Amino acid sequence: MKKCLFTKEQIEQKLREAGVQPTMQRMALARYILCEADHPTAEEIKTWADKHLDKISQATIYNTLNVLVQSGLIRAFRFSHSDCVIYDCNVTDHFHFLDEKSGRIYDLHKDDIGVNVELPKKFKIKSMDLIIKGEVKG
Amino acid sequence: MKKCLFTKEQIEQKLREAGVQPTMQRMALARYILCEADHPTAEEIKTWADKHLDKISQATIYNTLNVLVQSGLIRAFRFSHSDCVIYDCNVTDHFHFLDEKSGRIYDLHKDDIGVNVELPKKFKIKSMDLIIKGEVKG
DNA sequence: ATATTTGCAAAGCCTTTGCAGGGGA
DNA sequence: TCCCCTGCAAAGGCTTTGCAAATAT
Repeated sequence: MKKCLFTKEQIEQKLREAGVQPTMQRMALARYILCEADHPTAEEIKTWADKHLDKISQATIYNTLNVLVQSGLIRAFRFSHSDCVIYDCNVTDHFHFLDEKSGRIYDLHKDDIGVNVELPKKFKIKSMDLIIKGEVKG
Repeated sequence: MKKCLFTKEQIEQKLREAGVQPTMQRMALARYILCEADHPTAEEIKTWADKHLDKISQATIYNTLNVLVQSGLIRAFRFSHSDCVIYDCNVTDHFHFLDEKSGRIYDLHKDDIGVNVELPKKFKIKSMDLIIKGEVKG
């Protein structure tokens, strides 16, 4: 499922709106994550960048990812099963399904899942991370 | 809330039953995690061990924790907010509440939470990790 | 006697940081 | 001009590993 939702100009504008100076590296990585990648790790992003960009350092990858996360354009999280951070272009409230065979991560829309939490009143809920693990047939 | 559920003899038997040779270090750490600690990190376990045990190396801590996890006596997981692994003496199905102020983790019993997942049939669910983040008043 | 386990130190992985050079506003 | 960004290399945090000495069965 290719996403390819945004033109370069739209990416540039998104960066500006987020208060991030739209440098070449940032636009390229943002576009990759928002339009092409599927829950990539920093390593996958570096691999892609080495293939498609002129030259970019590991440090810039990490710096850029942190900038994008802090600006709210993407999200970062890590799963128990993995040592590294995974970046997600979906910044809406949603959950994840991990196919333990392939390692692939699927987004789950909140509407597909009913979570009813009943806790003593002193627990004030701000957010939830739900990761469902299993297998995808077919 | 002190737990202190098991005598040394019981810990030893648990290790044996799990197929783990009950050495001094393993018994001590297992007892600490099962009876005293509250979702400790490896670092906290090391700190405790340095205070209460004769001498134990970092490597033995990690090796022992891995042995205990693999034998099923404890569980390991990591939260998105933290860089390190957290060990849990509760090996039953349950969820977690993270108090973002204090960093403390509370166990949530499955009965307190209703999770209804409706997914296409090709998704075979094996397990779920649910982490609720928020704040605990009082 | 033989197989495990421990301790030490060194290495590993992923990520961050310091600093000098370069590019955009 | 001036500030921010990039790249390099080195360091950082957490965890694992190799190997010899110690321990358990």
